[in-house]
Amino acid sequence: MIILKFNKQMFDKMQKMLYNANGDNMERQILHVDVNNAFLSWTAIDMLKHGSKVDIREMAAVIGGDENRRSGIVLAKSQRAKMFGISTGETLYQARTKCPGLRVYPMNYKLYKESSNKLYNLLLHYTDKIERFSIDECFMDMTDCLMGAKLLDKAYEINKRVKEELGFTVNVGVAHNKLLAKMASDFTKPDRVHTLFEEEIPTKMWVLPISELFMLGRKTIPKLYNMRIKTIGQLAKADKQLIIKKFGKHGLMMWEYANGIDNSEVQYKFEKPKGIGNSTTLSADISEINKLEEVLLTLTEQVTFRLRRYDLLANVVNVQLRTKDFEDKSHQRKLPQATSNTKDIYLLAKDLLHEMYVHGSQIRLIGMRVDNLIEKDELQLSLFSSSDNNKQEKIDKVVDELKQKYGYNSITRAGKLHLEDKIKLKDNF
DNA sequence: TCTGGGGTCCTAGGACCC
DNA sequence: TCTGGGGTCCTAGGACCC
Repeated sequence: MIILKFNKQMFDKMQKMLYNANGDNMERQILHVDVNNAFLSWTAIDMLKHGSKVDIREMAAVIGGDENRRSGIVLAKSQRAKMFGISTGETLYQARTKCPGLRVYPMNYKLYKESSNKLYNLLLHYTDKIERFSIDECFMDMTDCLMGAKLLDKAYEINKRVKEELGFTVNVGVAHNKLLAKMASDFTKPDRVHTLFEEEIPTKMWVLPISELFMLGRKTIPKLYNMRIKTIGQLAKADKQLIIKKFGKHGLMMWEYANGIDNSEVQYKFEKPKGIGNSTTLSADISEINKLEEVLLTLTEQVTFRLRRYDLLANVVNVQLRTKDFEDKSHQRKLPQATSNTKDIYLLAKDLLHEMYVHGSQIRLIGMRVDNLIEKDELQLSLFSSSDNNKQEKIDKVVDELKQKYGYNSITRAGKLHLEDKIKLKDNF
């Protein structure tokens, strides 16, 4: 047994040496940096900076939505709160039943964005091949910048520097591909460094329940359970073709992930979004279409403002409705021509709203988004582009400039001055 | 008990054309 | 008149992520 293992290691080593000699196929050196309880930690640091006597990381505390706006769910929790059995996504009501003295703090997007940038700037000292996977997670491709140093040592160094210089803790996952690095950073928290190399897959990953595997969600897990697949290891050893037959493309991906296979690159170049949307849960259900139209106009203004800031044009407009019974509906339609005009996009969105809205139904949420975005300069000048379009474009431009200069709410349409539902702009600028 | 908001990618079915 | 199959585009909706 021991001899077999030794031979396997020899074989692996020889293979690696061969790859290195080729230059290509060299093992990639990947880190995944994950901020522990990001929203809560960043809030705690900000409070301490402003003279707070307590560190909410040491208490049962959560960051939560606004219950008055009917969005009262847990968005982040402290370790102490976690010990009470509180989990992300559950209602604040539920959370309070589990922990009566729970402290709840509101969201602060601007602070999160700033804190995220600080982390990113620190990581830039190591490599510029950084993919900002979300506001609190980064992948780093360290392959070309180790200069003989050990990847694991760099991981510990990053973990230490973030703590000392920025005041919050991170988990660092160390591996040879993104999937394994991400799985590793998720092992035990907080403030830890974990490796997940190929030879560690059976002992560190295969023993975990399938719910721990990245990209396996609540709909897929019961289906796998029915196939008697409960651990990542069982999925890894399951018949590949059977999984593909049952789950299609997603099946191939989950089988490969279970086996630790992931050849995707760290996407470190800035990419413009493929779609932009805004949606809002209304503070009370609405069943009058003219009120829905007002909210829709506000949403459209915000979406098209962001669209124009990216110098993008939309080809498709999508409107979403959620009824009080949580039934979701969406309609979308292609625009006759790619545009970023508030007016053109709103008129189509309004049509979609009218064709979808069932008279008298109670609407809880309304959303709109634009998709199939293209660069502004990709638009081929159409024979139909009229002087009216140019005029509308100029109006939007003047409004945008005022908003950039004096703040988003400096200018509003007369039609929605009485709008009760104030919708927050998510981007700060 | 009361369930956010912003994304990406995929699938399935219908329309239309050759 | 009725029949087919394949390709592409469009739309509705679902699954998953943080």
